Amino acid sequence: MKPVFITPSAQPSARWYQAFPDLQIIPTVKAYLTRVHRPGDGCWLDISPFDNDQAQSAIVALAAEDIRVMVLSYLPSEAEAYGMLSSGARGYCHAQAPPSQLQEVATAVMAGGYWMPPILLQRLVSAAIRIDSGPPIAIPQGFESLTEREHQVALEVGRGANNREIATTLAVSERTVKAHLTSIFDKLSLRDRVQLALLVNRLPVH
Amino acid sequence: MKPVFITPSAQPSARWYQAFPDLQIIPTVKAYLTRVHRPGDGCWLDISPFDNDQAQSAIVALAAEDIRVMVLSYLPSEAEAYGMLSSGARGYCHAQAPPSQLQEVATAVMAGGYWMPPILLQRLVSAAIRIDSGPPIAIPQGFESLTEREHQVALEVGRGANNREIATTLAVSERTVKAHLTSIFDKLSLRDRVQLALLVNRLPVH
DNA sequence: TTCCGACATGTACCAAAGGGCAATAGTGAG
DNA sequence: CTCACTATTGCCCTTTGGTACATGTCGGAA
Repeated sequence: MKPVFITPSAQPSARWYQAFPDLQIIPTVKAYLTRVHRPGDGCWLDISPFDNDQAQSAIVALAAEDIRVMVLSYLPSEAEAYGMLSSGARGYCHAQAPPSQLQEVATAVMAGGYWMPPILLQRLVSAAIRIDSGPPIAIPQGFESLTEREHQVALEVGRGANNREIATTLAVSERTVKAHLTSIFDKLSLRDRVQLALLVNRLPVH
Repeated sequence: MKPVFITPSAQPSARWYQAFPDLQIIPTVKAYLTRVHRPGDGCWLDISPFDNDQAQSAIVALAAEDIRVMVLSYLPSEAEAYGMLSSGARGYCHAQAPPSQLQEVATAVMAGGYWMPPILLQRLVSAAIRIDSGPPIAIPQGFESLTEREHQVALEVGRGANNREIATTLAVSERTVKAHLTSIFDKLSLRDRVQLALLVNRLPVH
């Protein structure tokens, strides 16, 4: 699949062509969305013609279609990066980044990952740590009290499996799965599998 | 280059082998570091034998050699993820993640990117940007097709509420809640409330 | 050997979830 | 005004989920 760049510029950067000789230019987001595209596709978005709000709207619209958006900025900044990423962008880099870096970004993002300048990620993480360090996170107490089998069942529930599927996966009867679940609910003081699924994924429950 | 897993376990997860049939096992970090390795190499680190500090020291030691560390945790948590990433890890995922996800992580990281569960990145960005504050629910793909009421029901399910509770919260009958749920499942192609709960929280479903 | 915990299952039973059918109502576009 | 969509709810039925009570195996600790 050809790399797609959404940019109004008739004369796109030479670096882009160096990175992706077969790239395709689309002038607007609207044109891109009316064109053939599928969930999981990736696209580059040149945000230079937009202000911050317009850019974020564009990303949201693309992300809604499950398009992986890689943002190209001519004036990258930390604040801008956070804005773009929080709107759903998966990549953020300088529009004039070296071709090899552009290729890196594309590879990482198309593999399901994210890409941002390393320094940014570092700052992001340390910021989050500062913010997070105060309030103690509700840690799933007692998870280690589960037996191996119960642990396996819990993980399956955390992925959305129903009893029949778990039984098949673990090669036991549905009755056995139920027994493990009852034991898990008891040990972790949970009400039902929905709460378990959330807990397994470290999410707050009601 | 063969994928390297640093783990003391003599019987590593079958999923790892499914993802990387030619993987290599190294029992300790020390053994890895005395072995041939080059800057830019990647390695998987099973942190189950370590406590938090030991794990971070190990990552720092590896990162100092410019090794790209991908952390495998059997009990992933937000706090742990931040700790590992801030120590220099480039990837962080569940040790029992599906093989396809492990491959994704490897591809993203070896391309110079980072990989962490989408929900984490989202929260990370939110935290940094200080938009966080409580229920930061911007909704994933497909949710725009939901009506306002369906949206409310979906959010409640995402917090682990059962039908009775949702009915009380929204001041309608349980039957109405069920009707909304049926409509939601239909629109989003979901099977049951567990899958909905996961989707609302941007987690992968089965 | 005996006792215990983890694991596995069966029969029942009750509760919750999910859905088909149908009716009533409000709202906004054409 | 009519049509489409949404919201709400009742009746009723099926499928799942979750528990209670019991039985049986197996391996390790006392």
